[in-house]
Amino acid sequence: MPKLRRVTLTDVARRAGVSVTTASYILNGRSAQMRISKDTDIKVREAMRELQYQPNWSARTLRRKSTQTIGLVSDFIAGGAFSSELLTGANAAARQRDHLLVIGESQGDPELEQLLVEELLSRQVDGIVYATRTAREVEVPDRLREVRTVLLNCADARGDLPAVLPDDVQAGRTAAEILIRSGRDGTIQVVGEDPTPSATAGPQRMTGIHEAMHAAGRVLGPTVACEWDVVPAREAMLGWLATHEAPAGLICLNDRVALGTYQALQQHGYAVPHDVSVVSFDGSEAAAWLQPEVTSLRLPLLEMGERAIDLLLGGGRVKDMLRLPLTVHQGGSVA
Amino acid sequence: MPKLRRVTLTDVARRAGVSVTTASYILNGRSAQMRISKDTDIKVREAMRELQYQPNWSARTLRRKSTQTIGLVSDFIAGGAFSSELLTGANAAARQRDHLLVIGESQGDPELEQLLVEELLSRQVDGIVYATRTAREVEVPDRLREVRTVLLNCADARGDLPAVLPDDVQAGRTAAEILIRSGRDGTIQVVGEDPTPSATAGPQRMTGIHEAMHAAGRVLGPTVACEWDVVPAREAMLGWLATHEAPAGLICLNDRVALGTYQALQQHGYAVPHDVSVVSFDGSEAAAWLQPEVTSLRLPLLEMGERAIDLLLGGGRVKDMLRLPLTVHQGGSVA
DNA sequence: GTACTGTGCTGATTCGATTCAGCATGTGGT
DNA sequence: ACCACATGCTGAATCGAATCAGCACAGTAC
Repeated sequence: MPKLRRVTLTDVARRAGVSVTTASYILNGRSAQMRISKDTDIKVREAMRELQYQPNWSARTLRRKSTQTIGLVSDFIAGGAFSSELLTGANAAARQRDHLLVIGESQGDPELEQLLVEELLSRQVDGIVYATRTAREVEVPDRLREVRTVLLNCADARGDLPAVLPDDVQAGRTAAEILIRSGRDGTIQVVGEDPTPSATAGPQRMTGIHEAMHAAGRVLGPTVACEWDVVPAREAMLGWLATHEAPAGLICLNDRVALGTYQALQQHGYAVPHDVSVVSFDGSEAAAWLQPEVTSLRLPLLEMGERAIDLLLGGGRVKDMLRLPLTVHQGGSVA
Repeated sequence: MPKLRRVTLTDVARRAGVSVTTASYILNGRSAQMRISKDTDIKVREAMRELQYQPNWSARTLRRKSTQTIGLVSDFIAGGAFSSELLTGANAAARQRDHLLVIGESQGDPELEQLLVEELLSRQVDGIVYATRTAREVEVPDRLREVRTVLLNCADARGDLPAVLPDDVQAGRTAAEILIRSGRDGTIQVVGEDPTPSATAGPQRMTGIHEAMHAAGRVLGPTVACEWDVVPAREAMLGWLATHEAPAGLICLNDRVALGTYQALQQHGYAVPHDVSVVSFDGSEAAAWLQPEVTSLRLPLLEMGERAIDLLLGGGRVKDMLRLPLTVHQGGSVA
């Protein structure tokens, strides 16, 4: 296989019998503006096709200063299918605007994060999306304040950078309302409140829950605290049930907590939804695995990814903060 | 905010009182080879630091012809946390070799896939990793045969391209052996065989299972067929148990199938592992959610991602086909 | 015939780093 | 005093496209 020299614009120009300048104008669709005749335009385009010309991307960006590339830095890109859905959304939106995504994963290491940001910037990405696996407040590397940046699934501690987040307060309200409206009168309790939350999802969902309860003139039962995962939730719930009756309604602060809760309820012989109604958050795959499927408030992850890119490229103004609603994913877990 | 001109190598050189050439040599760590004095070296490095110099990446690659960038095309990057772990591995390995990953997700659309490949190539990526969510044989876009390409989690139908895959045959063998060695004598059955597999994982795991059974002089019981997901597995298994006793050992072809199987067993009052021993494949998060945790053969996804990059950059030869072993993730599901 | 306007194109420079070929200077040998 | 050789550095060309300033020519206006 003879390693041919790449075809350059000069080759195209020579072949079409015009100057490189002319070829360049045509390449960039400025023929009208530059008063290039129809004939020449066609000739050059043909030459490009014949030679299979591909513009050299480095040369182009060296002059243009725009790389048609967006950097995405995240703490974890693999995280229970979560952040990868953010990625999918962002990627699709980027493509629609003729951009590609370059990704960096910091594994939660601030030093690596700093390094990745520098590296992305040195590649002159057109902007950076700074994403986190779990919704929280973040202190971003200073450099990000000097360039186009949008936060995804997190908020700037200083409140300066535009951000896209799920509307967890609203979701909390909705979750509680679902149970309230189900008509049962018994106690409603929450499973999963974290005593020392670094994430914002928990507290915000709690706020919403309290609001809805208050509005309905009802009082929330005691909360069962645990880490947001299956095993901790199961154990916490088993602990609770060892000394208490199950309440009429349970709000699990995410789907993994719901999974553990289901297991505990089952061990104690309670049936969902007959004995206990359950609602949950996230709307992950796991929600559909339960029997009966748990009614869960689905995070609009795909859409969040998309909107972040839109903000970034569409000129989101500083301090824009987009809160996207969670949607109800109906299961059979509410009586 | 005064928009300052970017710091270039010329600025650094001027500040250090040397030529751009010298600065460039130092930047590229060739001081020794180029006989640059210790003093000068230090002076220039200091200037770089003081000015916060960042090499312009486009300019650099324009000359060097290497973009230090790898393209990754995948059908689905978000897929049950799976492929995103491949991504994490690939990303980490790329970083270690001073490369970044540009990603493209085709959503399974061959036309989009073609387009993405072209786009990545026009950006002169140093190579392309072609990944799939589920292990299978693929027909790749022709252009990939002309450039450095490594397949990840899939195999070239023509057998020409280097590939990294899980060793599912070996895993099948191991899974069966675990049950055989557990000492129980009853029947062993498989759950999840797909009648029309597009993926290779199923058939290969079956091959391994048959091999091990045969070697042990035992015969596999009838297979319960179903799609590889929780609900289909649950229903298939419920169907089976409606008319049969549960076997002594069950091999679930993946963790989601195991989840559904557990549910069915439980409904029929069988206890794991007391009545039935269960082994499974994938070693996903879901395996750890079961009670008791299911013993599962873990896909080395992270490592696969890493090895793909290593092959790509380290000069994997055509026809290299790396089969990485699955490791046993011990649960409590085997008596 | 001169002035003016519009049309269609091009030469030369630029972006920022890499790299080849070479130029001073010093040092040692004879 | 002359050559050989090492040391330490630099000027200028180069990568491929984008772009500014301007040139030649044709047509119209007076």
